[in-house]
Amino acid sequence: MSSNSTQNVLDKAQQKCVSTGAKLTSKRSRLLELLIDSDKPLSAYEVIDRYNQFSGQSMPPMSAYRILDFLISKQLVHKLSSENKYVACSHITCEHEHSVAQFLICRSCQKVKEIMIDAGIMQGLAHSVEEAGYQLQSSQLELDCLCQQCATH
Amino acid sequence: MSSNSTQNVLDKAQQKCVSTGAKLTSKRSRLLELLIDSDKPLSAYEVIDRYNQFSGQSMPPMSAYRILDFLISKQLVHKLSSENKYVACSHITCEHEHSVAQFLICRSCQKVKEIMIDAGIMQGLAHSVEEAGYQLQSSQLELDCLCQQCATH
DNA sequence: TTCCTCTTGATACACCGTATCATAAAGCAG
DNA sequence: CTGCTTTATGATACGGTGTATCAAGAGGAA
Ligand SMILES: [Zn+2]
Ligand SMILES: [Zn+2]
Ligand SMILES: [Zn+2]
Ligand SMILES: [Zn+2]
Repeated sequence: MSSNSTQNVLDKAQQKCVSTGAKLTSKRSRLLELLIDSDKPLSAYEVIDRYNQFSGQSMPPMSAYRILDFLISKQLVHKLSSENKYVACSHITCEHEHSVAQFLICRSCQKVKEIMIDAGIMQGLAHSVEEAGYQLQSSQLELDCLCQQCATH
Repeated sequence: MSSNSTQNVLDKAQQKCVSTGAKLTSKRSRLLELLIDSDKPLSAYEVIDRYNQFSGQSMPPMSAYRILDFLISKQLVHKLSSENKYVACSHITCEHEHSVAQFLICRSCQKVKEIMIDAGIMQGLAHSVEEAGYQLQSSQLELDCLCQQCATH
């Protein structure tokens, strides 16, 4: 069941897609909705399970992976490569351009927060990497954390 | 075929194990050797394949995972959770205590460098995380990079 | 209509990680 | 040495994950 605000996000996602000539089909929209409404990242198969349960249909894995890849290419969804799970972008309704984000993952409850770490710090990080003879290619960090709620329990 | 320096590292690993009452059995030592001699991280099944090819035996997956877990617990091997691969520690022959390290992973050739990023920068990172209401639990970063060689090609 | 492109379905398969039970080896008391 | 205990390893089997491949449907353009 999608809340009003979820619908707003879906509408905005629809806009972003048409503006780039892409189609947010009903299945794509439904999978995005599942991720938006989830309080934690979902694996591809968890997405499939929820979709099947909701629709009574049976989505083959291949379809889910393709749809997820599509959503990622439109920056509506991010993939957490450390966990091989998917999470809806927190900035779909924002107007600003989406730059690379960092993800704080609670190791206890799996809740994820998408943030943008201060550019100066990321620059320092890149500099440290260069001192070691490497070049930082992506600044999408996935950090092992505790959320506030889990930290106080 | 293990080089002389590989043997030195294995000897040192042996010492570290006995000093904690653990046993670096021949299989454990052999898997560690495979990782030391590899120029890139290996998946568990790659480790198994190489071991089998070398020994003519057939190590079951469970054994490999157990042995890898043992090596990790002794900080002789690190697991790259972003790729689910294993890499030998670069500091086995060092005397200093092993603290949490960061890993630079070349996205082109998969070569990995284990470094320790300046504490000030890591502190800044932790501070940014706290501003978002989370607490950084592990500072083992796995950074998507290009190595010098791949960057110039 | 026909043709083309994009999207989705269906089957099958290879890989990855683990649960479980069984066996072997090593240490140790007597 | 014998027998017991602990640790290390083997063997089987299963469920989860990701992809290759071929097929079918939907939609738009001419
Ligand atoms: Zn985002
Ligand atoms: Zn939490
Ligand atoms: Zn190390
Ligand atoms: Zn490289």
